[in-house]
Amino acid sequence: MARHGRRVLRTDFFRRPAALVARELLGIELVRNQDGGPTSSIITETEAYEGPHDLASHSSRGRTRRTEVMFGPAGRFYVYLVYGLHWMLNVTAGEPGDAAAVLIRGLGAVSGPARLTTALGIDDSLNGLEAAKQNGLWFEDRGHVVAPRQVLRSARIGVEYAGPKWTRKKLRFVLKGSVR
DNA sequence: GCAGTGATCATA
DNA sequence: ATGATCACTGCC
Repeated sequence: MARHGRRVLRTDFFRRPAALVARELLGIELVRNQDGGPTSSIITETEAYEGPHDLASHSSRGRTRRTEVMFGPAGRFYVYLVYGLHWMLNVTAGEPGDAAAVLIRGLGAVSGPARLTTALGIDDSLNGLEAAKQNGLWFEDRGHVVAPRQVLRSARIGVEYAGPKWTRKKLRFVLKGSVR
């Protein structure tokens, strides 16, 4: 493999615990290919959502039409609308049935999960698609090394409904220097 | 601090 | 059919 090549992340990358996938997605390029050609940005913020035991995770509310993708194989986009306004981009993690996913919350200059999907033109037409298949949206490892001291861990945003235990869990990962 | 916004899901 | 909820943003 080329040291500075474009390595498209394969499904195996995602078939690991969500917190690990969330950590390792920092520094990875998110590539969007639309009519105007491909653009890419570095991932600077993520959050892990674990399986049904994680009360902040959609999968804790059971298997429904919306959460069906979470219960399936890893490495699929899970895209849903929140507050009737904002698309959220996730990628599924773990083994089938783990029902875990990672929310992509920040990209280079773009801060905020809804502003990110708006900027990239992401909606539910991508829901359920395999990231590794490069269906207009995928992840690439370009060899950008993120050292442990560059990573800030904190509580997840906007999940107070899950109660103190799951609200306080440090499942948010931020690339230092990307947040003001 | 909180309004806007509408799909989703539980309840009936 | 109805009502509560909501992994956010932007404005006050």
